Amino acid sequence: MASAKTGRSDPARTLALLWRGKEPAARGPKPGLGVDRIVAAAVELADEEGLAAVSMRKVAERLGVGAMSLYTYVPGKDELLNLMVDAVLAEADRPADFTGTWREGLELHARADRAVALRHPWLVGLSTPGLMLMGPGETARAEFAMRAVSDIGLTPREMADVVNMVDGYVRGVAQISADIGATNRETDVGYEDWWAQATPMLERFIQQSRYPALYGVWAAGAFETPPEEGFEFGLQRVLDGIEAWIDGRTAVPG
Amino acid sequence: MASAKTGRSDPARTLALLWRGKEPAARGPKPGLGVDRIVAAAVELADEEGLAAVSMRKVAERLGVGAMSLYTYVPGKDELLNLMVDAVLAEADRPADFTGTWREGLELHARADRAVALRHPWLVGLSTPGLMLMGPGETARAEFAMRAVSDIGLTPREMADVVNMVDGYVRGVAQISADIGATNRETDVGYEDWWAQATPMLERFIQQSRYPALYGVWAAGAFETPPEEGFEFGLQRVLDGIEAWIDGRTAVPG
DNA sequence: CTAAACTGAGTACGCCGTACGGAGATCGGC
DNA sequence: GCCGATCTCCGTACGGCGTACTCAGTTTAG
Repeated sequence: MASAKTGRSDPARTLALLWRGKEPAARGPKPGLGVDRIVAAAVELADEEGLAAVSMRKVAERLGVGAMSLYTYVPGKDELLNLMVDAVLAEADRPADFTGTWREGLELHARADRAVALRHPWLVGLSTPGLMLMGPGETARAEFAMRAVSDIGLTPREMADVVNMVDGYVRGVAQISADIGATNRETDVGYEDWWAQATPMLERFIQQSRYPALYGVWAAGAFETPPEEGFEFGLQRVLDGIEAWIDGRTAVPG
Repeated sequence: MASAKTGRSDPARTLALLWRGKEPAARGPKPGLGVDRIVAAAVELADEEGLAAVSMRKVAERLGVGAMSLYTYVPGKDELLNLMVDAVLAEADRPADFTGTWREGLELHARADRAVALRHPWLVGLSTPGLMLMGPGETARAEFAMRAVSDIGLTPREMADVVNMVDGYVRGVAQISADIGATNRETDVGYEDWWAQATPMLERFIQQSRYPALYGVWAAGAFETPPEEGFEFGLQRVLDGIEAWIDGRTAVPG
C-alpha cells in the first residue's frame, strides 16, 4: 500500500491555487506551462500507472520539462495531489438545471461520484479535502447535493448529515472496489482467477468449524463475483432509510 | 496526502504470515524479534506520528535493531502494512457469544469498526485487504457480521451485499472524519479554529450567488462542528433501509 | 537601455525501500 | 566434542524520491 495525505501547509495558498486565483503577471517571460497542464499530466500518469507512479520527476518528464520547473506553478506535491482530486471531481456532470425529487437528485449525485471513482481508481486512496479545502469541483458537488435536499423541510444540519451519509457510503464502497481492482492490476489476474487460485490457501485457514457463518456464505459462492453489483442495491437501501426518516419526520409536526 | 496500497507480491506468503503459519525453526540462533513485536512497533509509530512516519528504519530503531533485521521476519513494507491492518482489526471486541437481532449485531459490528478507525486514524488511509488477503482479524470481523445476518432468510449473496453496504458506510464516513482529524493534527489548530480562520478565504470563492444551497447550509453553521456526530444518524438510516427491505422481502413470499 | 521581475532547471541533500553479502550464533548428526 | 548446515542480524550500497538553493536566461515597465 501507499497512503496519501492532502492539504498541508498554507491553506490560503492552496485555496487560491484551487480556484486559480492568480493574476497573469507581467514582467517575466511568458509561462510555458501552467497549473492546468501540470494537473492534467499528473492525472494521466495516475490513471495509467497508479498513484505510486506520480512523482514530480515523472510528471515533469511527461511535460518535457525539468522536475524543478513544476515548483514555479505548484508549491509541492501535496498541493498537486489536492489539485488532482478537485480536477477529477469536476469531471462528473451534474446538470445545473436539474429538477427532480430529492431522491433522484441524490441518486444522480451518488452515481456521478461512483463514475469518477471507477474512472480514477487512485482517487479513493487520497484523503478528501472535504470541506477543509474546497475547490471548484468539490464545491459544485456539494452544491448539487445540497440543492437536492433543499425544500423538503430539513434543518441545515440535517441536510449536511444526509449528504454526508450518502457520500460516506459511496466512498466506502468505492474504496473496497478500488482495492480489488488494484490487486487485480498488480497481480495480473482477474477476480475470478485470483479467487480460484487463493481458495486452497484460504481453505487452510478459514475452516468451517471456526467460521461457520462466513464459510457458508463463501462456500455458496457469494464472493466469486466482484461486489460492484452491490452498489445499486446498497444505494437504494441508503435512500430507503432516508426516505423512511423523512416521512416519519414530516408526519409528526405536519 | 499519501496513498497506500496493500497486498502485492506473493499472496501465499502473505497469508501464511497473517496467520503466523511458521514453524519455529531449529538450527539457527533464537530469534530476537518476531512478527508480532515488529507489527506492534509499527502500529505504535503510526498512532503517534502518522502513517507517513512508518518507515522500515524508524520501526527498526524503535526496536533497537538494524533496519535490515526486519526483513528476516517480514518480506517487505507492503506486507508489514497488511499485518498492521489485520492486527488493529483484531483489537475490536466482538463477543463470540453474541446473541441478538440482526440489527443489534450490525450496530455492534459497525461501532466496533468505527472505534478502531478512531483509535487508529491511519487505518482508513490504507487499502483494505478485504477478502483478498484475509487475516485472523479481518476473518473474525466478517464472521461476526455474517452471523448477525444469518437466519433471517437472506441468500448468501444478499448477506454479502448487506454486510458490504454497512462496511462501506462505516469506512466512508470514517475516512471523512479521519481527513479532518489529520488536517487538524498537521496544522495544529482545532476544527473550529481552522474553520474560523478559513472562512474569510472561502467567502471569496464560495459566493451566495453561485452556490445558494451550499451557502445557505454553510451560513447556518452546519459545518461548524465536526461531522462525527452524524455517524449514528447515518448508521440508523442505513439500518432502517435494510430493515424496510427485509420486511418487504419476507412479506412477499411468506 | 536598464533594471526589475519572472521562468526554467542543474545540483545536491537527506530521506526512503531493499538487494547483497558476510559475521557470528546455534544446533543436528557423527 | 566437534563440524557443517542453518539461521539471525546488520553494514553497505544503489536507485528513487521531495525539494532547498542557486543561477542563467528572458521579457517587459519605465
